[in-house]
Amino acid sequence: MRFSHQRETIREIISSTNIHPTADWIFQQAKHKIPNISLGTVYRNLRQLAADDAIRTIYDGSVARYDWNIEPHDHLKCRICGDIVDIHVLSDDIHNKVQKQYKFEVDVVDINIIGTCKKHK
Amino acid sequence: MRFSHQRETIREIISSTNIHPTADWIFQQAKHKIPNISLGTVYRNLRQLAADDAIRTIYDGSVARYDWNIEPHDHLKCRICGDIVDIHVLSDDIHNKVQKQYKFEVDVVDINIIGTCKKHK
DNA sequence: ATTAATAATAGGAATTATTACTGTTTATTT
DNA sequence: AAATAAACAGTAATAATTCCTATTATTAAT
Repeated sequence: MRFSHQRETIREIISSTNIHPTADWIFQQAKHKIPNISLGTVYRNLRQLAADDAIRTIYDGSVARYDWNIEPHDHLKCRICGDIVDIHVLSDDIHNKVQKQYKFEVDVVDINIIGTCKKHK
Repeated sequence: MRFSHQRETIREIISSTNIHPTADWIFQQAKHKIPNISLGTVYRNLRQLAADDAIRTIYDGSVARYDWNIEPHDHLKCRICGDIVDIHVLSDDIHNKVQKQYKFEVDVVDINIIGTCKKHK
C-alpha cells in the first residue's frame, strides 16, 4: 500500500479517540486538516486499514464504527448515553468451547453487551 | 395491536425457517401468499413484532436479520457459506461478571462468532 | 532530477437498506 | 350499520456506503 496523506490523517484521527467513531465523524474531523477531503476517500481508506488489520470495524446496530484497538476485546454499549467502552471478558474460553463442541473453526468472537452504564443511577 | 393478515403471514414466514431471513427475503416469500403486499408493510410489521418481543432482530454486519427464537442464545456465522446457526454459550456467567465488575446494568449479551463451519473441510 | 507507471484522490452518481408520507382499506367498537 | 383509527399499498425520501471517472500524487526506474 502506497503512502497517502489522507490515509495517515484518518489513521491519526481514529487513534486519538476512544469514542469508536463513525465514518461521518471521522470525515468531519478530517476536513479540519484536509478541507477538500472527500467522504469516499474516508470510506475507501477505512476499508483498506481494516483489511490490513490496522483498525477494527465494529457494528453498532447497523452502522459501522471504527476502533484503533485491534487486540481481542469486547464492548459495553449504554442504551442511554450511547457510549461504547472496551472491556475484556472470557472470550478465550468461548473460543475453545465452540471450536470443540461445534467443530467450528473460530475466527473472531464478537461480544457486545447492551444495557445501562453506572452514570445513570 | 390490531389483527392483520399481513402481520400474521410475516410471523408465519419467520417461524418457518432457521435461516435468519432478511426483510427482503421475507418480502419475497410474503408475495407468494399476498401478491400485492408492500415492502413498507414488511418493515413496519417487523419493527412492531420486534418491539413486542415476538421476534428478535439480529445484525449480520450492517444488515438486519430476523429470528423467531426469542430465548437468549448466540450465533455462529460461517464466512464461506454465510449460514448463521443458533448456539448457546455461557452468557449467564458473562452477564453476572460484567454486572459486578463494571457496575453495568446488563440488558442483552450479544455473542457472535465468525469463522468456518464443518461443511468446509 | 525527470519521467513513466499506477495507486489514490475529489466530486459526484449509483446502490442498498430502511423509514416516512398519503390517500385508501379494513378490523374493531359503538 | 356507521364511526373510528390502525394498517395498508404505493411511492418518495433518507442514510450509509460503494462505485465511477478524470485528475493528482507517490514511488520506482532512468
